[in-house]
Amino acid sequence: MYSATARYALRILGFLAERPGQWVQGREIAGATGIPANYLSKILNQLRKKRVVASQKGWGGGFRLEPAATRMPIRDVLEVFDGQLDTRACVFELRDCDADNPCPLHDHWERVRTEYDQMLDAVTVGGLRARPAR
Amino acid sequence: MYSATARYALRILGFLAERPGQWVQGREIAGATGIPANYLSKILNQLRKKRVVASQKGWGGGFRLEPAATRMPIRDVLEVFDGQLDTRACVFELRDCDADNPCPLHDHWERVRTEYDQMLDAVTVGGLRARPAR
DNA sequence: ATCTCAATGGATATATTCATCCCTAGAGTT
DNA sequence: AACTCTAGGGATGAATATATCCATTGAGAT
Repeated sequence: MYSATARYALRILGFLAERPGQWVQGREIAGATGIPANYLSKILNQLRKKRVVASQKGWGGGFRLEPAATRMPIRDVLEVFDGQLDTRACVFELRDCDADNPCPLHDHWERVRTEYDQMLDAVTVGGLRARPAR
Repeated sequence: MYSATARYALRILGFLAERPGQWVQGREIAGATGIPANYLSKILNQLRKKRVVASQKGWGGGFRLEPAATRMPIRDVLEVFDGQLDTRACVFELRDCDADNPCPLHDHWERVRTEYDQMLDAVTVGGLRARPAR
């Protein structure tokens, strides 16, 4: 449904969401999230290119959420790493699997998909903070 | 949520479910399902070891569903390839993420998981036949 | 017995994902 | 200007998943 990398990204953003406006070093994020530091930098770099985070080099630098990204649904984040999330695709990979001509899993899968889609749209990056805002 | 190999397995079983009691050659299954013949044989071999299918060598041989497997929930099939399906795991990989101490995605994910689990238990191998029984 | 057919199984190849290494660029400090 | 700090980026490595190849085994046909 989503890659390990995408899951990493959510963890990172959840951490950053707790420190709004503050530059946090990659090293610290890696330590707190348990994500390998080198790999983390690649992930954050992609998030930067999509304007989900901003970065600052040198002394006192680090990463922080872009304020505008706070209201971004996590769907957009996952798509950065996993591409278009086509959960609509038939599990059997039948060409024309739809309500009229359903594969044996169609109805079940549709229910899964509906809940999943709802999650992707309902949860925003800002909502990923592990602890509720004070 | 599941690997390509597991999805292949479902396709194969769906095809075999339409030909109960009949030996069907790997070559034919590969042709019908679009799965690479060599890879297909590996998949069927694993299914055989788990008594989901039976096989027969030589002239007139092939594969067929084990009659008893007809009532097997597809959960068992997917687990052959993907191991224990721990959808219960927290997306954030927090150690103690539960109803009392939920991560930001907990409730949403729980709904997805519930529907998914239901699918795994409700659909049986016999139920995978692409066309309804006559 | 011999032949042919089709699954079995081991070895190998390819692709993708995940992770590491190390050098460079840019920002603040002194 | 020299130094230190931290992100950026290219190249490489490791692990896993997917796919292919080929020799062997066992079964029926003759």
